[in-house]
Amino acid sequence: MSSDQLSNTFSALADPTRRAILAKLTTGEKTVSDLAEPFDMTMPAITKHLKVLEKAHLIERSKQAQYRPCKLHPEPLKDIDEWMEQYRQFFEASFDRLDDYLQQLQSKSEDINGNE
Amino acid sequence: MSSDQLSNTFSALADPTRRAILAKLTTGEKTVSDLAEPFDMTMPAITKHLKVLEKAHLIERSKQAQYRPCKLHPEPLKDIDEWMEQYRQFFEASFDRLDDYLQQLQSKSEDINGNE
DNA sequence: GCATTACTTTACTATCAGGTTAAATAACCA
DNA sequence: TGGTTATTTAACCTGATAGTAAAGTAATGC
Repeated sequence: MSSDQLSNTFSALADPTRRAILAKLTTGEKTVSDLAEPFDMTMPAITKHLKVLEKAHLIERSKQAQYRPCKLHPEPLKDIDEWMEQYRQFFEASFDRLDDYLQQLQSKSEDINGNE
Repeated sequence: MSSDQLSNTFSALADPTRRAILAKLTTGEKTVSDLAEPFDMTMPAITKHLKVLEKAHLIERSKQAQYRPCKLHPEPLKDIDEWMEQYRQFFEASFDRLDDYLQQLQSKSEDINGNE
């Protein structure tokens, strides 16, 4: 179940360790040890997290000597951003405020001009 | 583990049934039966999904006679949108194209001027 | 060739997630 | 009061997740 791409992406992001890994990758390619360094966790745990991120296509891996560097592959985040679009009108404060503002203007001009 | 708010929100969204429930709530308050209707799933399963959404503060519930209507509470989506901000530069096509364009300009000027 | 470094795989454990059926609760309505 | 409708709770099953320790692989470099 929940094997669709969007579910996979959300699921991969639902873990603070994995989000921290992605954040670290915004500064460029990193080795597994680089990524593991801040966490109080064994290497196999990190390997697993990387597998989850890879399966969700949020990272790409390569080989350089004995290293297997990771780099950010942000496209799935774009899909989330697009999914979010349908909700943006419900949570965007600036939009709400603009809307309120426009409605205020509207009612003021009605007061002044006596429009219907 | 992963008890932080953002993880909770991502986790709640990592299920197509729950995303469909949220989508349906964009058109207004709905009863549990309304929400359950499109799914090939028993009521207890829906109750559980609603509990997950409620725990993630993505919905709010009330009481009206024997109904317990649900309404969208989109604020946590705003948090995701804000989290996304740090990645937007990596996936926004317009930015990428601008970046490509600047790099092209750069390499052209290198060709012409013989810069290192 | 052999130790070291950098990982991954395997096997195992514990907990959580998503579903079920059956029973419980709670408000309406005749 | 007692039946019907709406929803939840309880108990259970199954499979996935997140971690571990220990062994395996693979490239580097003396």
